[in-house]
Amino acid sequence: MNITITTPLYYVNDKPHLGSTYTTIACDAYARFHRLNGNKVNFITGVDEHGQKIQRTAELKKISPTKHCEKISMEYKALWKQWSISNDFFIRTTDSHHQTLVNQFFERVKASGDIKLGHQQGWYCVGCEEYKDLPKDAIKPTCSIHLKELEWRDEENLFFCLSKYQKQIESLLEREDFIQPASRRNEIINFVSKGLNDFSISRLNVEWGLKVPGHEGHTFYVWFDALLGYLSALIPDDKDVNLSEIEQYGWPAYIHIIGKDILRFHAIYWPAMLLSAGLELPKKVYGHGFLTREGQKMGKSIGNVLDPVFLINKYGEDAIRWYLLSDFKFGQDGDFQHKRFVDLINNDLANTIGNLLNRTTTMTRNWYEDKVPRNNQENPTNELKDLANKTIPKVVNYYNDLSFKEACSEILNLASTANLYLNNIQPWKLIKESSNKDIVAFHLYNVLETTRIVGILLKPILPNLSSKILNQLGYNNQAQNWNDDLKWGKLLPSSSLPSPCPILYKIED
RNA sequence: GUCAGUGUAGCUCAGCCGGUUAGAGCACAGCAUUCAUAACGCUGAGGUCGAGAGUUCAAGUCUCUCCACUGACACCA
Repeated sequence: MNITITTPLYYVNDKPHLGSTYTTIACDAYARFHRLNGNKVNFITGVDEHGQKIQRTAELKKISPTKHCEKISMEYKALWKQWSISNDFFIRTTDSHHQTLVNQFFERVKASGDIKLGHQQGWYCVGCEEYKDLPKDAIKPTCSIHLKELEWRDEENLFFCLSKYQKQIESLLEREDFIQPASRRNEIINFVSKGLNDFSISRLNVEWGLKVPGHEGHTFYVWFDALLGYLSALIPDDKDVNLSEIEQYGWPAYIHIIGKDILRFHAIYWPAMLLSAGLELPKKVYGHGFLTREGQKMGKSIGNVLDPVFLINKYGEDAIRWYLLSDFKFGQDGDFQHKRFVDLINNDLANTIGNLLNRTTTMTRNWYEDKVPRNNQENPTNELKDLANKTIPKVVNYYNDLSFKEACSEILNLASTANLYLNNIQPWKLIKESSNKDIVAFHLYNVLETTRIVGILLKPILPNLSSKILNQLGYNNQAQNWNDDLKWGKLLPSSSLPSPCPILYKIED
């Protein structure tokens, strides 16, 4: 199965922040999960580089928009690499393919009779890149988001006839799984039920944008341009752009994973545009929650933003990926609390999982010549095997539903149970009688194997830590498709165990 | 203002169709222990389940009212 997963195309107005990192990490985990299940994944991320806001930012910095975009885009690319993001595509809306595709798309929409010339007037926020619904005689209105004065504008724009698609969008929203989580679906249904208005897709006098063919002075509105990036991303560099071939490259998207703030664009405007252009609709749109910090909204004005570069340099990808995915329910908002972050990393990763690996391999190495022991028992009861076999399908289902928190909790439970198993069996006592060597081998094999399964199950969310675990278990022959790796008993007796070293050091502060 | 949602131990949250003494993880206190990353394990303390009323043999769990917070929309700026 061909699975196309997208992050939003991040706006390069400023350097990457933790919110976009959160989205991207989640998409990465999801993409890895589907690859491990044997699917062909197209994991798309990228950047949105056009618009007046960027033009103005560049002017302020006294550099060209091109230079500005180049710089920020490279920061994104570098950051994703640092975080082990496994994206297959990185689209920039300044890529030449993209302009061609936008033109083709525009022609299709025009041919459907969905483009009309209109007049847009109203109070405009450059920050939001949108008109605010305010009365004409408002005095010095400001944008509630950007806290900046709005500009009065009256200009000729091209409009997309969204209202034509009222019925089709309504029936799309009847599909229960199109918008997730369900709570946000209701909001969108509510919004649509009040009637959809046509929206403008071009701007006058914005230099930094894609030119609208046949309309001198018009550039495409950034949203129209940016959403189409999901399509142009899929087209290989060495192929000509041809929208009618887009389906052979992986369209429609299996899922768009986005922040809740841009749900409307993805769940209403975007499907309508695709309908107009005669293209398939994405299967699902998931609007995840926002991150706050110590109970406060993160913002530049408060000066409490968490910088992803700082975080990864100080704590490493495993720690942050684990915290973000294991402690926050994906659909809901999450509060980043430093103390909790430190506690959870130390407990879950260092103590529960790390120490399990460490104590088990140490015992095994000491008593069985640095090798995985042979399990000589005939058909003994094995509670760890039973639990592992119950845990695996649960975790797989949770991953499939983007329920990362629940998946993490199941994995952790398996590791804890293995720790408990050791405490109950007390192999360090049994081994004192040489006649117990076989039975101890059996127990240790069970724990090693459980630890291996923990390592395999962690692959989507913690690719780095997972491979450290598996290496220490001497398990180096992993398959691309994890179904085989998830079967009990894959750890081969006699494979040698390297001398252990902590897979993760505790956080001190 | 309209419509949703949330409100359960210090913190983050589970609690399905109502049913014995309300759960988990973390934090905290004590015990035990050495195979291990001062890790693991055990025990304990900690909640009138936002408030009030109602339905019921029985209510975090259903109904109503109110309070607080969050979101969408509207209004106002």
